Amino acid sequence: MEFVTQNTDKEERMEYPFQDIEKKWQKNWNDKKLFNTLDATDKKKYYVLAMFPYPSGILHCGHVSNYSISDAIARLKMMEGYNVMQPMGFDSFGMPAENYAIQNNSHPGITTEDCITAMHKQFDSLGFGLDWDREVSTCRPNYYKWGQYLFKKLYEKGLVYRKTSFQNWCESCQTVLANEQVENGHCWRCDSQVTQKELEQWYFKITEYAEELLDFSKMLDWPERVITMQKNWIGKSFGTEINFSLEGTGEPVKVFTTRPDTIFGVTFMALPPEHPYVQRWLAEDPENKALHDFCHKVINEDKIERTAENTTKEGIFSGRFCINPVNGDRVQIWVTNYVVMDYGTGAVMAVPAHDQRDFEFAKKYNLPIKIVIQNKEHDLTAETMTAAYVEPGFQVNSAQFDGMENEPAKQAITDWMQSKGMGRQTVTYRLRDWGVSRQRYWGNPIPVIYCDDCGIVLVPDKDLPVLLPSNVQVGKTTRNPLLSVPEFVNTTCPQCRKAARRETDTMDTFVDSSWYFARYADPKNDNEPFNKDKANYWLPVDQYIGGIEHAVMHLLYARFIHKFMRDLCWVKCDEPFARLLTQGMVTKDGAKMSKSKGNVVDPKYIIDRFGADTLRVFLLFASPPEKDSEWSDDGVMGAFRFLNRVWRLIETNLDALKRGMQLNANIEDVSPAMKDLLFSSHNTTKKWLEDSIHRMQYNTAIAAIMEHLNHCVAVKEPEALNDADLAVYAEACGIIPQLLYPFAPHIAEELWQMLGFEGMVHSGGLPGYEERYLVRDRINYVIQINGKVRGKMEIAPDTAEDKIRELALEVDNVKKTIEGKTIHKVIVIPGKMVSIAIS
RNA sequence: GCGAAAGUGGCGGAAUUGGCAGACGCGCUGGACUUAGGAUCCAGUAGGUGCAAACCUGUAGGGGUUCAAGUCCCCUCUUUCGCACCA
Repeated sequence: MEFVTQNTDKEERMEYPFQDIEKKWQKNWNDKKLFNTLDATDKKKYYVLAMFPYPSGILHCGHVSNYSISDAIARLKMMEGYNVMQPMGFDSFGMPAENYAIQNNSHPGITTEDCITAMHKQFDSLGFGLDWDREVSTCRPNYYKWGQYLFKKLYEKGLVYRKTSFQNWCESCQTVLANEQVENGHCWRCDSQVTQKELEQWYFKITEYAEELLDFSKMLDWPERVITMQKNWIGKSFGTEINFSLEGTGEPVKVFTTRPDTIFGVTFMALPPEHPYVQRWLAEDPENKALHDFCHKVINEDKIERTAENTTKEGIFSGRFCINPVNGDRVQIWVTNYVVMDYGTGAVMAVPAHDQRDFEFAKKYNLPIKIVIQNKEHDLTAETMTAAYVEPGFQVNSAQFDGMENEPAKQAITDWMQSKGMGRQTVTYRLRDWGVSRQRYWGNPIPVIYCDDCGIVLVPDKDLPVLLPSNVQVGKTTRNPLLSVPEFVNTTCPQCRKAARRETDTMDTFVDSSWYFARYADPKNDNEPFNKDKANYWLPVDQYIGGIEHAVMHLLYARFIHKFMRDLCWVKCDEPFARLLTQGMVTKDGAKMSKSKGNVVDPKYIIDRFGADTLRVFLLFASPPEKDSEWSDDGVMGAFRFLNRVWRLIETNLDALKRGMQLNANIEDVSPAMKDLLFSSHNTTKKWLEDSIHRMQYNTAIAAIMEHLNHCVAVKEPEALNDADLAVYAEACGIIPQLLYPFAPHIAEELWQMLGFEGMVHSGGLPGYEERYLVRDRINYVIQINGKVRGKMEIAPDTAEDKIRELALEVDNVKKTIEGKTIHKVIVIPGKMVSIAIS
């Protein structure tokens, strides 16, 4: 179903005037600078941040959903009296802008600014409480200057280095990708196949922080899922480094193993073709064609393909041997495709009896299998095994360790080797350093100059930022675009003044987004990245909100850079994001909205026809924030009907309500029906507080308002109520604007004003409830017999337990059911139920 | 393969601590009002049997603990996500 465009006949349709209301309050908030937050260091702060968008030009429903959540939180915190900051900006460097510019023969700088303007307008039309005075856009020189400064600081602290190696290469994006940015062998952004290419590039030593990045204790509330993903990614494993030595030269060959207990079972050594020793043997032995061919083949194989699990293990005997330090065994060295150079020490001691990969390899090439861990039955034999034995067992063929259980033997053997200088206990991580060079134009230039005499020279602070030139012919070449700008490339060496060249790679855009949350604290600072006091007032972000797709990449990089900034004493806290909410995406027809699937809903359409409040209520009501939610045109109508019902309730009864608010209810005079409504007011408020503030489950908070609204609407002819009843009624309707405010702020402000309350809704504080109104005269008890509901009764709350038991057995249907049966047990759950067990 | 999360009406979802399963919304059915609307109001809506009272079945499937299980335990299946020759 498609919505027809603008309906002008509002009166007749009895729709509330959402357009006027939304425009009015957006202007009002703006005029009052309600969301332009001051750095009021004497006030308790609350920093709400939703991940900033890439300026694609249109906000889609996923964005709206995301920012509706953060705005709800921000407004709730405003009601609570916090000094709330909710900034917004744009992650505006990156490939899409560059590609778009190539296609349309324009310039990414221009298209990006146009997109930002367009999106800014859309943000305004949604009425989010954003502090635009703090806007940050990563492609603007006043921002990226400090990214370059940060790069220099990292370099000065020895956390940046250059390395040539095989890199993940995306042909379609024409650039290198970090390991985190490769998903199942495909590019995280464009999904095309990733290949390997040898390149020299810049790395950040994120591995220096690996240990600290594993400490999640400073996170108050991070989803376990995200923590697990990061832990897996960092991949810490404890083990032992063992020094084998090359036969002949005696040079060390270090291996890393998590199974030192199997050291006596080593029957060969496995090295990757990239291993320096292998490379040396190739050079020394140009005649060994078989070895050359094999190494050449494996090195040029796709790395992703090569490390896939189902790839067959292959190898070739190198002709060399090494010596096992524990027993002097002479061990063949094989060059294989299943060992990778960049994990551990890049060398594996192969124990076919107790490692499945080694087992398969040994079977294929007829290498010996030596059992050193026996099972309980002691019936393992090398001849009869069909798979490696990896279960716990007892040491055999292991010299003085024979008979020990293998688990304690790990430590014993490691200790013994350590004392003999054969090895040492060590820790290895799966995490690799972060490759940050990108061979693209639309990114932050790396502030480095290459001088023939002086080598790598950093651009001096006074020359920052290295401005990204605008006269670049994008898309004219497959080479790095900045290479084609001579006036950019050619410069003079800051040290010796001779001609020199600039670095033409730009930084990964994840660098830009790794510190923006701190820049929001002081976005206009031209003298430093940000003022420390301001940053320390605002940081950490109290509530961060974003998609699960950033669980590893962005969130790990940002934590790393934040810790680095802490080590520079720029910030004090250890973690940038105290609480994290990973919101679900908005799907349509069960799939993520995307242009290619043709299932995109343009929020503008909904806002024009039903209003921003309706859209926000719909999105928040659809499901809990962290779950995906399915778009539904009918659901939007439901939200719209709800707001119309609220509007009608208050507008049509406005006189009575205003009168009722002046009255004091004497509880004695309130009729039973109105006592129920009084209960609803306080009970709803209680549930609303619990759901919205404590549980952050806005769908049920909204459901509670709807339920309460149904109770209010059920009151007919309120103007005819007596004073006590009218006072109760006025209170019941009067709390609705506050309850609605975080989710539908425009209509909430309008109703608040209509009802004659002072100031704006948030200044009224959080709504409160009184326990005394939650006490009921009569309580509903359910009577269960053998677990089935067989009766109900209404009794006074202070009824004694014996009496309750007695009454329950008197209920008609209960009497009938227990007739002629033996009662074993009667359990009373105070305030709830009576449970009877019969035979 | 390893790890994690999830599975509830026609649909989105609720049930917060083991205590009336299906709140709330959508959709649907019937009715009212009509200036015929994507409006409003009333009633109904898990499935089944029944005139009704009421009864039976039911939270992926199977077992268990308990007076009481969507919730706790064991097994199986399915889906989603993450990791995956990591030594």
